Amino acid sequence: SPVGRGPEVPFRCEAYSISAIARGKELRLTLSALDPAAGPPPQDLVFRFGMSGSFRLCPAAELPRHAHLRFLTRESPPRALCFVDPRRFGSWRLGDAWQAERGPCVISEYQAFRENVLRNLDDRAFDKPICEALLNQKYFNGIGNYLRAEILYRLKIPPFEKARTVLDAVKEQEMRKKDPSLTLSKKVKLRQENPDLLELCHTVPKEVITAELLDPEHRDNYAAFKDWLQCYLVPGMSSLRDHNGRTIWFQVGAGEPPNHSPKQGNTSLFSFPQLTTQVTPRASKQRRRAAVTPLKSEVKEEEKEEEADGPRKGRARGRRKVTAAPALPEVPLNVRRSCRISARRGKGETGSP
DNA sequence: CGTCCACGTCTAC
DNA sequence: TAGACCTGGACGG
Repeated sequence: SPVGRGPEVPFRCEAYSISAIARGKELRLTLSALDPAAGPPPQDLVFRFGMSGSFRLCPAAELPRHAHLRFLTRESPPRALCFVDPRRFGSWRLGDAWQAERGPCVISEYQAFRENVLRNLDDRAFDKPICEALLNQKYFNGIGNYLRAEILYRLKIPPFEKARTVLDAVKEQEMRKKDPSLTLSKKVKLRQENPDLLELCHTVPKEVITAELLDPEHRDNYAAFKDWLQCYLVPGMSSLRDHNGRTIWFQVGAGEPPNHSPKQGNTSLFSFPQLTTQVTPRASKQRRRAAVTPLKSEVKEEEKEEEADGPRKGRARGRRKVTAAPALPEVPLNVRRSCRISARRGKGETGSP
């Protein structure tokens, strides 16, 4: 679509396949002619998804709004593999190059990821709180806001502990795990039973992938995802803004307040102790199959440009000027959020301040 | 109707 | 360390 954040794709081919490979938060598609001798050379595209980007395979006759790039299948009726991105923070570029500043993938390049972190602990990136360092894609390519919360929660690491302190300890612990007096199986067992922070940066997102939990378009799947979350958005957990204005979710551990909490005196947390540690039990899990359809191997390229994003269902909205959130120095974010979220989930929740 | 919030980067004072 | 970039859903009046 004309408003999509990426270039036209200069690839004309009667019959081609699409393959994909991910590295952290980027995804590379390769368009390959089915007949390599007759067709054009392969075309690579690298995508980023921002907050709202996703791929969907849907009937070409009913394209979703904000389908900025479409690849049509040759089936009848045809379907379209769509890059859908309402907020348009996502983008794509031509070529096979991963973004240069991004580090190894926490999923597919685990050893390289781990070494990249542990070998560079003198980097000033690790002066920051661990919760902020975890969003640095130079070292944690693939970790985002919900994963950092889930990962720190599993180890009960206080989010505003200095990253280097936490990771120095990981390094030290790693040395002890290499004790030559231990058998290989003992080492494996030790590692599996006491995963460290970097291991969780690999296994926690892998849980989401393996269980096919992230398909927000599919209602039941999204419910399963929310049910998987142990900390992020969970009623009874606390939240604060980090130095970049992002919400970090965490459980206030027994005895370890977030010492260096970021902004203006977040002692608020502790003026409302009744809100800090309760975990509301949630509804029973209901496993559902994923809505993921295998990628068709024969695809025909998009042929029409749309003028915009397609018709709106309801009435059009007027442009709204972006307003900065008021600082609200004395209103504890965690309280406001927790209350609202609990209300949304219809769970009885902690009393008001 | 309006306000706040969201799975992420970017760049400009 | 703020904004900027965007749309839309949830909630409140």
